[in-house]
Amino acid sequence: MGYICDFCGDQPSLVYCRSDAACLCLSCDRNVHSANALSKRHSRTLLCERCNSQPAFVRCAEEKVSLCQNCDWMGHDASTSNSTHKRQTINSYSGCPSSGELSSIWSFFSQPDSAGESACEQELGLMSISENIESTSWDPTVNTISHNSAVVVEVNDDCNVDKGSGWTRTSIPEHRPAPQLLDQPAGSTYTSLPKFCPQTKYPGLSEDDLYDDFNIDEVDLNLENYEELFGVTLNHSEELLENGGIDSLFGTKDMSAADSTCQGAVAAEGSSIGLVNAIQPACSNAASADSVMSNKTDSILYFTTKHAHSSLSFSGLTGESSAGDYQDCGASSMLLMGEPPWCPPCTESSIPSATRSDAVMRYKEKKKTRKFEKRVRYASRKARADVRKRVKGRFVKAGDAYDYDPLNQTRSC
DNA sequence: CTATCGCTCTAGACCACATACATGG
DNA sequence: GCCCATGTATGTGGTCTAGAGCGAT
Repeated sequence: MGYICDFCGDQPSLVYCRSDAACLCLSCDRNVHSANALSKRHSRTLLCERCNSQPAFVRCAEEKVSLCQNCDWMGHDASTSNSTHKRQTINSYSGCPSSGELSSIWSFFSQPDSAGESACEQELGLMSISENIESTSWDPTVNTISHNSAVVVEVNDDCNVDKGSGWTRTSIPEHRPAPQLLDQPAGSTYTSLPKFCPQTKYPGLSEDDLYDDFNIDEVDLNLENYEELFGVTLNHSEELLENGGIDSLFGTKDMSAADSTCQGAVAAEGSSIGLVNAIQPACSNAASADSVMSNKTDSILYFTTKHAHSSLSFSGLTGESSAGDYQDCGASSMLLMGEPPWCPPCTESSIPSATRSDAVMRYKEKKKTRKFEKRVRYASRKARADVRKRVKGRFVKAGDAYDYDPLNQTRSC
């Protein structure tokens, strides 16, 4: 991974696709991610120019390099003179924006060597991947640019939709005044957060839609100023944890009580879920608290900050994780499931029980798939496994009878 | 209080085979 | 040191299963 495009193996890689765990050149990125609606939703960002293996999340204006969180921390540690370097957060995107469109969101982005790209594109042109994309505001094919490396919130919000180009860019709230951040380039400014205000409804947008398409997995925990962000000190949170553990955080494991936290969350809860709350669809997940409370195996929440060298952990997590570990881990289910403190009084009776139970089921299903998410080391092997025929889940020899074909969902016997 | 039953949940095994890696000439 | 051929180890996902855990009786 790194340096050379994982797909064509020819061109230098430029972007990183977290979903595929692959480094791709621009043309391969476009071709691969235009293959189908699902791949279009993959969130990509620039590749770290230092380690060439992690997605970049910040651009150092002084050094003119894109850096992943790890390399940023290493290179801009407070103990070094580089700590004053001005850095600019790098947006991520989905869909199939052209290099020109990418240039529009990354002011520093320049089109790669055109000759090389065209050569690659010519080669890939034989793949007959359709690029006829009709983009509608809620069509999964719509291109999306999101901020902070990855929260893809496809919301038909006037302030965020670039109607002209067919791809959209969405920003999540900038809670932390990122140190030394440059002004965002035109078109990629931190527009007001999508205003997930209580009860806000988007035209033609159901809560389920919001819930389903909210790419909650890929929220990067980038907490540099957690006190400001959460409005509570970490010490306080730790104290709560020590005194009452997870139960004290949420008051009770009882569902009804959990719902009540919708309005009056304890301070630590508010702090721990603050980041996500800001991007949670308004009161869309009555199931969230339910899922949290019914979760037998405590989910893990781990925050760490490079400045305070503090950590907040649940469930006895050791806290030995390296920066790279949590950089890539996404948000834990616990973190993501908390009921928003700003959530308006959502009484049980206000939600149809059928809808609620349905939402609970869907949520648990999603949580289940997320919980054991592992990092795929070899995308090629994954790709192969994804299309391999099986019998009762086991791979079968090519040509043998199978009972499951991932491609056709058919059975030969 | 202990034993048993039924249910749910989870970790690990299993499979084929492309590919990464190690070794020797 | 470099290249090539050969052999071995690894990793990939869906399903199944054994066993642990839990509540009810």
